[in-house]
Amino acid sequence: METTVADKRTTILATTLDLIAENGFHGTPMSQVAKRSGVSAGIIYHYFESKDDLIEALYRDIKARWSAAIMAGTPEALPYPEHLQQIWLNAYRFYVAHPQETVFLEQYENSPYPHDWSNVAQDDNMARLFALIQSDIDAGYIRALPLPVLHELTLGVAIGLAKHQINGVLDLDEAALEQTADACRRAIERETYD
Amino acid sequence: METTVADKRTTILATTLDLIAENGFHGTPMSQVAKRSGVSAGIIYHYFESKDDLIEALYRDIKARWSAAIMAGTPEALPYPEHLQQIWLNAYRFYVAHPQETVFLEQYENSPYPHDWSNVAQDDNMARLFALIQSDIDAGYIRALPLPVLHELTLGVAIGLAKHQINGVLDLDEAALEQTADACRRAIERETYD
Amino acid sequence: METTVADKRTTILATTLDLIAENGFHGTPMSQVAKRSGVSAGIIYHYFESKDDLIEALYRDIKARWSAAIMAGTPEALPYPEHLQQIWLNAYRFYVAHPQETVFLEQYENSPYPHDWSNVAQDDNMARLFALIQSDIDAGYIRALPLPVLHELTLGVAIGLAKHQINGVLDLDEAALEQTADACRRAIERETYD
Amino acid sequence: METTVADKRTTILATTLDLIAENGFHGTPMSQVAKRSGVSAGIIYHYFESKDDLIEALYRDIKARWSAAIMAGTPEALPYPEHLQQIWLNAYRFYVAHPQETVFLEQYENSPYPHDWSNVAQDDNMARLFALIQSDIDAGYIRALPLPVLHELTLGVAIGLAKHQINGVLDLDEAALEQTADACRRAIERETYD
DNA sequence: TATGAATGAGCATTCATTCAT
DNA sequence: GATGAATGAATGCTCATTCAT
Repeated sequence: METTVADKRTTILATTLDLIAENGFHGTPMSQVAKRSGVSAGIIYHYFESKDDLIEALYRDIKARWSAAIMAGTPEALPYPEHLQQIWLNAYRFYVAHPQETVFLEQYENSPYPHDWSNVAQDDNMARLFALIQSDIDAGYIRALPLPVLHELTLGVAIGLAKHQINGVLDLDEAALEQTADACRRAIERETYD
Repeated sequence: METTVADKRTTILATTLDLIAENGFHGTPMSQVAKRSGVSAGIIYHYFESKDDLIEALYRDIKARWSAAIMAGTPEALPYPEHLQQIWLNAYRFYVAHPQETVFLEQYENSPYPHDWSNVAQDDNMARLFALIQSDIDAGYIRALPLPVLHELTLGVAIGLAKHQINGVLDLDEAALEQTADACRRAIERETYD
Repeated sequence: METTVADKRTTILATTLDLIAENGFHGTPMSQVAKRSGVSAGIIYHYFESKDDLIEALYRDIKARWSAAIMAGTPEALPYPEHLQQIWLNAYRFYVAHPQETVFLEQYENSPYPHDWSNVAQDDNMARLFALIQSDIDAGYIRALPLPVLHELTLGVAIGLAKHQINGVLDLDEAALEQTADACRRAIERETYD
Repeated sequence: METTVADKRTTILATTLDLIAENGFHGTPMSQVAKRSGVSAGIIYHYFESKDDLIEALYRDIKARWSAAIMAGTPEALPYPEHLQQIWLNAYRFYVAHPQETVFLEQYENSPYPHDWSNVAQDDNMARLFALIQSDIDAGYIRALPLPVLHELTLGVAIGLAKHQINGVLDLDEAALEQTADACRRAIERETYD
């Protein structure tokens, strides 16, 4: 059974993730990506224009898997605040279940690499998320705060906690997790007597 | 008037911060640090053992200035919840007023550099912060959540927002800021009817 | 209508000339020759043993077209000095009308490529040229100088001028051209009162 | 006795000339230049910005030595046509005595490298040459042909012949040489009965 | 202290050539 | 004949670090 083209590209991406999560962008030479992928150094350049292009492709790939994960289970079908709770838990669980992806994302987004956000904005799952948030604002459930603020108070907290968990300095059980998700909800929720 | 030793060391650190904030660790060769600092390449190695040591020294330096900044104004003298509010605003304002330091910190803490947390723990201001948090927990003001969780729900949010502000995708006015600080407080606050 | 074998070989040669004239031997990868020729990289190796072989074949091809061009119009039928004048003008006009060929020839002949002169010597048109020169020497029209000297004083001048014309730093009108051809004749002509 | 900085730069240039004359630009890796120069690969980049810069510097260096050589012996002090004769012989002898320089110059000037002619034009010796030519034109000794034409009919012939001599396909004795120089003179000379 | 020339291992990338299909 | 993915050695260049002065 032969390795198909798609497989080879995928293998290279997976290897790159492995290595970067462990050693960082600059601790990951292309030669090592090649060797660990079981391919020649040259062939990487058939699939990716450059090292930067490879990294960017990996970023897009992970981001797409992440957005699919957090919107899994059609949260729109749940009432408020259960859908928020589900999304938050989805995000947290994605991060904890995918430590390499998490480490990569944080490294990438805090690096001085020029980021191209256009792809993120075009993602269907992100569009669903934004629509849901907006409807919750319109319904008066959550405060009319700027999107980045809402993000930091919820998913931003999730990734921060996940990083601690990955580093082994934190271990939340199911109850603590729900309590924390709840804390995030409370942070953005419109108070009834407001 | 000669540049003193302390000045030269300080100059090197400042230059390094400039360059790393703009170009990242690996976009910042020692030769460039030397040239922009107005010193020779060799002399840097009198003050710092290696590039890694220089970066770590810079990290400690910034972290110390950060902890001093967030605990400025003796927040212990204020009652709950004002002291929390003040610390949160101090942190946020430090980040926004020091974008290079913020960018550096995030890059460093998300890099695969081996971090040595011992110094952070020994910082006096951090000790004061921890003590204050603990007393608020003991007094029943805030929830008995793990420290990393409390951190993410408060200062973690502050730096996340500051990064958005630095990137120009967010501009919080004073009212929005206090509202956000308030949201953080609510997230960790024990509900009275609990 | 299919592209025949001859056409494909010819297309590859033409493309190679295009690219080398513009970018030089080493600025012309085989992959680019393939792409621009509309063929696969592999097939080039059915027609040519190697890149060097391709370049040498191109050289021979151009050289043959060149020798045909300079001996066009059966100059042997003209009396001295008209036949020399015609050959010189033929050469000059070939160079100017074929700038890519000219650039290629000069690049090739001044490169450290191992040249094989045997083919040039076997060319019929060159044989005709040499015979004509020899008869002019025997007839006492031109000086008994070594062939390379006669060449440099005549056709060597033609290509040098053509390169200037190609580069746009010279523009000879018909009169100036004939005057120059005449200067070349004078350089090699036996003086009557000698 | 230490090798001085000037010596090292000069050594690198000389080595580069050696290698390029033998193997061409692309057959001359920087690593080989370094090894043969007895220096590290890196240090070359202290003296030259890039391989291209090294080659261009070598070109300028040779061109300056060439122009000094052809104008040696203050030809202006000699009457017409002796001064032309001297310059022509100077050029020819420079080429024959410096085969590597000759091969390099021809390779460089026929390569697709972007040439910068500004330096050549600013050369003092070239200015002297141009002035001398102009005065000969004004005095009615030589024809008012465009400079490139005069060049091809004289020095262009010299380098062409020198290349044949270097390749061993020609060996002019002193008499033949003067005869050839004379042929060049005749080519550009205004005929007295004109 | 201070300099900056020098080192040399390491890296991203290219490209002639091959070969399974 | 024809394809183009695959190879891997080779290349130009960088940069942390050293050391003679």
